[in-house]
Amino acid sequence: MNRFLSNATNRIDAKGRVSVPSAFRSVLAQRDIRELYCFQDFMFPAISVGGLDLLDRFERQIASEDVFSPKANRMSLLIHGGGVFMKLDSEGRLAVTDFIRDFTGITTDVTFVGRADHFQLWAPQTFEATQTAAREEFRTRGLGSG
Amino acid sequence: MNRFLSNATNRIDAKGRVSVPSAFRSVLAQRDIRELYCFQDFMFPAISVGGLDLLDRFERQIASEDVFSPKANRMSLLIHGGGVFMKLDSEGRLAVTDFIRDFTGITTDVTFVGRADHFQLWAPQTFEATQTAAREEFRTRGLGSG
DNA sequence: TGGGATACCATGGGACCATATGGGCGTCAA
DNA sequence: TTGACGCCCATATGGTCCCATGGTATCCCA
Repeated sequence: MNRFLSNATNRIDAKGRVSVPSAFRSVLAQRDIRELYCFQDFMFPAISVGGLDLLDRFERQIASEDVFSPKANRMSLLIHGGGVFMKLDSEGRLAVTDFIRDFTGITTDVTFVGRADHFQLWAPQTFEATQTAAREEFRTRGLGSG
Repeated sequence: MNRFLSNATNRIDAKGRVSVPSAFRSVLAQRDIRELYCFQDFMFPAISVGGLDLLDRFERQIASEDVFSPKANRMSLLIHGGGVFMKLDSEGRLAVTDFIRDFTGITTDVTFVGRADHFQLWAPQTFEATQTAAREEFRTRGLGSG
């Protein structure tokens, strides 16, 4: 499969590392993504992780705006100022830095959440609560309506 | 028959596997579904299982929304974050992971429920109770109400 | 029509392998 | 010099593949 799908929770070890789920790693390999672009998600308290194509897309979005527009400035502040590059170690783990911890509330465990063309890092309880709320929303209002 | 119909309850073995009913397997074969897309149902505490066409349908729905909209984000959280791909083993069994157990309450037995173009995994007691309640609902209010 | 053979299916378990996780050690930079 | 990070190896758990068993329905032939 070539999309990031499903969710899984892994433990952070004593060195502050966490294994990226095998399924996600093989998607990364398939897309030939070696350097990870990570940024603080716009919508949720989660870190979004993807390839350079993600950053490219955002930059094209900015380029389509007026350079001096507030919107373009806000976007750049988020995707550049709120983004970092990361690499996996030889075992497919990534370091959970304060950049990640502070924004997500992650402490001992990380929930990896597939989002098709990227995946996200969540604090387990936060993901649980947010997904449940989203489901409740859909259950009452349905997929199609507002 | 080319639709998923009826229900059946099978036992989970010591390794956490359960046989998919033969009738369902032949529908899968008939529809040439080899990789199963499973997601946490929006309506019931059940896992819905179908082919990639299911996921495609959902993704088209998302694509019709603004990429940055809260609604598109919530949908993706459910469809991508709440979905997995699974494969049957050579005997037509699937592994009942925590992803499935936690959401459905399944412990020792699984009830397979046909839903025409997909089927569902339920905890037997939950299915029993929900189906009974639905039947009661129809008897008193009919099909047409809410 | 009855009884045995047969095919299919749910279930069980052994062996093997991938993966998540833990920890040691060297290197480089603050 | 110490701490962060890279690379190496060890290990247990859990998942996958393969083969075995028992039960049941079906079929076929006497």
